[in-house]
Amino acid sequence: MSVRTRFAPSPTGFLHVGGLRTALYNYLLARQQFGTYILRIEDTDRERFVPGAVESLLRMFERVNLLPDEGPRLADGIVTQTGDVGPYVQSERLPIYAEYAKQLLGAGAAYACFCSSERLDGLRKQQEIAKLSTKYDRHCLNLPAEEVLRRLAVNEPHVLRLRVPEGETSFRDEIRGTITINNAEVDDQVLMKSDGFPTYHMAVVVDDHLMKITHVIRGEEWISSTPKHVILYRLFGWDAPLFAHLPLLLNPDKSKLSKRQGDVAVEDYLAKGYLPEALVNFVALLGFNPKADQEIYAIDELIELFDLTKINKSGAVFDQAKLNWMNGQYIMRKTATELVALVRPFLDAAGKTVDAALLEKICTIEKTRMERLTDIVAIVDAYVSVPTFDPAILVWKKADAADSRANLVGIRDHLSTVDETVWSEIAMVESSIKAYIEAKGLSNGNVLWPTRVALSGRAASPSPFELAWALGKDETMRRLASAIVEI
RNA sequence: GGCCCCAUCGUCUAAUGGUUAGGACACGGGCUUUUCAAGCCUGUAACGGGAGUUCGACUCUCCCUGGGGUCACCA
Repeated sequence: MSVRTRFAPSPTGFLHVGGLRTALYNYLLARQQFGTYILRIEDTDRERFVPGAVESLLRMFERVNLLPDEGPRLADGIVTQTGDVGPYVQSERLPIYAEYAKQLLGAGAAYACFCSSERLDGLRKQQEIAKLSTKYDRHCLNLPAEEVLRRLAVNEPHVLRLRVPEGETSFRDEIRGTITINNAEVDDQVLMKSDGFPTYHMAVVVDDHLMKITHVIRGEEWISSTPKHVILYRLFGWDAPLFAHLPLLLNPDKSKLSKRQGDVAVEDYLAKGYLPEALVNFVALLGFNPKADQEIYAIDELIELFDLTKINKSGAVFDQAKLNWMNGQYIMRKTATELVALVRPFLDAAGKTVDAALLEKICTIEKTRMERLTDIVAIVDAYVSVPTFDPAILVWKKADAADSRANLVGIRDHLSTVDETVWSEIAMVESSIKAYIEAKGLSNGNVLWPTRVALSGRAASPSPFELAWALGKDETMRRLASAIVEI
């Protein structure tokens, strides 16, 4: 049997980083086993309907390179669906759920409930006060059959509830082992709502079965409702898929990762200048680690090394500092040309125009200093226009103003005689300057420090060789001259 | 509160009865060096507690404690 996994989000309009990890693990397993990775939209709550949510979700999957094999996809901006077991949007599957609901009803495995939400609320309150577990009291299960038929006949609003059988339910979780719960703890869950829509519990079981899902990989928050699903599989006479409940992603205070304590949407991270690959790499390692001593993994390595049984059981704090480091690693590994393309949208958004050739040079010499793509916005300023700075920083700690000034004059005079072709390579600029220093019997610090500051306007920056190379001869001479006046 | 899940450095984790408890981020020191970054070397830092089982427990069992999740006509 070939592996079929699925990611089944509700279309809230954004992709949570926890959802990204869930989708990723589903994807990894499917790829590794040469199986199929499916996307299904769980939009059975009409009150939560967000227009355009599926489109933006798909666009996000496109950016993180996790597009599904089956399910909704974007073609020229229009949502279409591919696959043999569709539709993949639950709101388009209503007749299917109705049919299976009828089957359950006929078998006595489910029953109609006419209770008002007021009565249910009251019941819950009473149970809370009495410190009992809050469960439906089966009031409508005891209604006379004739009465039920009569009320159904006049279309009285009602829901369909699962009649939880006596006994115990246990299931094997690939990550945690066997989990058992007494059915007495399981509520007579609503399966079909009064508006004719199924609840999650009904839809997920019917769809996973019909879509031949072999592995249900989802968040830990679903563990407590899994017994309901297992009971349903049994009532339908179906084999349940394998379950794997992923540990939660946590805030620094160990609570469930929430918007309140920082960004949770993948979109937010991309907007802040994190690379999709870095985010995927980072999130992959939250709860799982393929090798003991490696941090950076290409997607193909993750596919190869992924192992459900190696996933951790305890929740993982989402550590921004480590994400920053990882993102920096990915930025460093980009070529300057790649980086230019990645960084461009951020410059555009900031309203900054930079010459393409100059930007590529800036990326070349600054990429080891960048943690996020947005860093480029501040970096670029010093190259595009002559920065203003306190002339005092032109003076090296081991020298004085007069010495620094003399060395600036010296280097300016030297460079003015140097042919412009020297500026074609960093190494050539470097050897020219170093040769000058040596010929004059000067020391590196006395010359290099003021030169570097004159070119960058910063106490900390790339080397003067790199700066001169990036700036070009004209601008280099201009900045040196200006610094000589200032000091 | 009931039920369920979980428990190694501050954080992400390795270890599957025998290790000086390893790696990574962060933090500190050093090397390199004109500065910063990168890189390299290095330091501080963990098995929640108590009983067992065993020649021997981070590893197995139980209890306690702590943390988390879940208790909707939301997913």
